[in-house]
Amino acid sequence: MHAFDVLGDPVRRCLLELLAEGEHSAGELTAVVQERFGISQPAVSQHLRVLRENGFATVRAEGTRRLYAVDAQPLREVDAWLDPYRQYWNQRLDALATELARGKRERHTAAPSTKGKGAR
Amino acid sequence: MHAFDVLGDPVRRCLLELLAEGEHSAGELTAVVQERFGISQPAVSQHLRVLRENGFATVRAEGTRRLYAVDAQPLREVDAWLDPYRQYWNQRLDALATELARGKRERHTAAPSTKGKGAR
DNA sequence: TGCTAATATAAGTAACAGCGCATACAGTCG
DNA sequence: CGACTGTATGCGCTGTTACTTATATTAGCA
Repeated sequence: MHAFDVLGDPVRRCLLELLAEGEHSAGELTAVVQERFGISQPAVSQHLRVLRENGFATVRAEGTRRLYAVDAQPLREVDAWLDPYRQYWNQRLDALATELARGKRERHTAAPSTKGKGAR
Repeated sequence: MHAFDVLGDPVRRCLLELLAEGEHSAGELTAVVQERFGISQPAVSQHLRVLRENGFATVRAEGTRRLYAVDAQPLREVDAWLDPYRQYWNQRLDALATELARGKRERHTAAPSTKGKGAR
């Protein structure tokens, strides 16, 4: 299953957003999602399974609860997929020549560490 | 339609990857996709429509041909969505530790299928 | 003014993803 | 041990999505 397929579901995105804050038990996640989407516990559990099986989340058992945590690995792949388009970040929309020049410059400096934090 | 929904389809991703190189006519795009996925021209056209209607691509008519170009705006949103997870980019060692812990647990929890990557 | 090429739309269909329900499994507590 | 909570799984059902075939639209050309 491709990373974008996993992220294509709003429930799974919601789960990941919750996990972005940190570890949460399946119960907590289920509660929030149930309130927000009105779906059943098994439905949430299935989404958690998808996240697990595709490497988006890791699980740790604590007593009878299962604590989920985010694993950013697949998200890194998504980030990598976006790379070729970063050159359009500033370039595409505006007709302003000045902006265009700046975009070009950034494009040239694209080196190993392409992580776009600085682009903002 | 959410950006991730659009990107969830492999044909549309392929189209966007082609467009990342620069402008292409619908015919060129169709030819490549047809060869790679074995689908019909209307099918490709429909995917192009989805890209258009969701702001992933812009169209410019040139004679009887239609030239498509990428519009990175929605991809920027995707990039923004990834932001909260960037803090985990370098924490993969922790994740690995969690993974190992889970592996041990699984001996007990009877996980029948090896959850490598496949899953379909 | 028809004819052809390029592309888009329409209508119908088939496959798949996600849901609820019922239930199974694992750990904890009395 | 046995009851109880937390979580996962199996299975039909259903709505959505993407496909195919057929056709409409628009531009270029003889």
